Amino acid sequence: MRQSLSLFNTLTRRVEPVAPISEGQISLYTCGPTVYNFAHIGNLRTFLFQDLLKRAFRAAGYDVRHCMNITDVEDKIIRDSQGALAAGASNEERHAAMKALTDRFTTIFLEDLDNLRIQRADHLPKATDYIPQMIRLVQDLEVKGLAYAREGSVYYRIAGLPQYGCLAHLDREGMQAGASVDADEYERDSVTDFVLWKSAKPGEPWWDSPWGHGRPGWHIECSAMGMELLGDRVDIHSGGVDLIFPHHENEIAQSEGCLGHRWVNHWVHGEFLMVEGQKMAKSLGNFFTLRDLVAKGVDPIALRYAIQSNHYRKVLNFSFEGLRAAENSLKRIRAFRKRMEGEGQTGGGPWAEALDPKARLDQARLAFGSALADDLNTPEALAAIFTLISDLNAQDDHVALTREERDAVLAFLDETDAVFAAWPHETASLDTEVEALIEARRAAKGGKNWAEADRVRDQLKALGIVLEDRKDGTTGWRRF
RNA sequence: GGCGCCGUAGCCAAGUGGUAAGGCCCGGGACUGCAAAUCCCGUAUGCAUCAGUUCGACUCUGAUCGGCGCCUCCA
Repeated sequence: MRQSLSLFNTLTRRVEPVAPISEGQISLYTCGPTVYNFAHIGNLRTFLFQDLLKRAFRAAGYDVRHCMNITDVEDKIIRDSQGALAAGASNEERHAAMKALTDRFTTIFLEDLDNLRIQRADHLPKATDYIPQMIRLVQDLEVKGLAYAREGSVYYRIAGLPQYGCLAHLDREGMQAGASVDADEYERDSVTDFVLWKSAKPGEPWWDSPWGHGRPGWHIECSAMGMELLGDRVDIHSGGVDLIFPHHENEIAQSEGCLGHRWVNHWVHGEFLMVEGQKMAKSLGNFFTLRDLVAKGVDPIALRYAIQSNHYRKVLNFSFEGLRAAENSLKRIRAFRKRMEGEGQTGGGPWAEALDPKARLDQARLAFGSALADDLNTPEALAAIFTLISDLNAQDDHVALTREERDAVLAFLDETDAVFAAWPHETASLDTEVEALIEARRAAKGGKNWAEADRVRDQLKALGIVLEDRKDGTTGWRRF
């Protein structure tokens, strides 16, 4: 049973159903990191949004093919990697220095993704592995009259593509007014033409090309890798809002100029993140990487939840207060999961407001799915979970849910966790040591030795375990 | 100058032309040896302001105030 999902499409600026090109399949291209430094939480918000996007489609029954590029050749990478080299260093040495930097930060980036439970893309192409494809694409654009060479560089002639500006909704005059002169540039026919291939300057690593020594431009790699790995027609392409212009606009120009038809159907963009009400900036001291937060004792999954409990198209104001709220919200969901994993208490008796747990569950499942299907409305999806928790907690207090009903609830929690990845089933069993402590406390309580009982409870708390005494005399526990 | 977004309770945040989801925090109560968890009750006659359209607007229109983004590298 596959559910149709709708997403805001930047091309049309409307929420539209995503109609897969291939039945039951979604091809997804997401712009990945430029690996020259640590990712900050703003970057990570975008990757979390894309993870949500992918998980939502998978949960809805689609087979998603996801490609995320790793940009490992770019001006800042060159700037940060070549400093230690002598002026006379060989091209091989320059490439090696660049690779050392990008390998290091690629590894770190992937670790960050793992810590945030962001699923790996099916394809993680490095730009430097696709130089021949990029060169061919530029050549193709040259043949079609959409590109021209100047002094070893190649530029895209945007005057040759009528739809240029369709994504950012800019007209040529608007662009001219805002265009600034890049001192780095050579002679272009129009100031708004952008570079496809950059000729190498002294001290820069280079590849051989029909135009001489050089490297790919900033935008060509996504077009080349996207078309190579996902094909001539792609369902969804996403990134942060800042990529709408010029990056994605230029990708459209490159790919559609080459293909002669629509390349991507749905363009989806995630909003920015602010910190404590201000734009994140190193100078303001509010610039955080995931590592910075972990060093402050923040659980990456709390960050994940805090970010995903807000709508992806709204500016998110990151704050430590918000993080605390996220942690407490997660506790409620996890405590409920733990309650459902255990057995119901006896002695409730009839209850006038009793409901049918199965029907209530179906209602929650429907609400959850509908919310996500409506432009990834995560706040509403979470509300569906919380209202279910409230209702079933009350129910279970009065009329204990059966084992079968509890298992059905757990299955639903698994389904929702497949999207949010924040309240997984805890497979860890109690260590014998912990079991012994709980038994010791039980004995102390039996002898009304409250001091000893409290001491043992504190000891378990230090191990990250909270106890919950039940009416029937047994003791439950959970991690916090 | 051009294009666009946002302003809902202490904080976060959904939402609809027909009378304000959810989470966190806070207060009262129940349960408990004490806790924890849970439950019950309470917490915006009002959704920036002012006009207008309408039987009816937080939801549509206009204006105003305030915050933000893009037009240049940036998630």
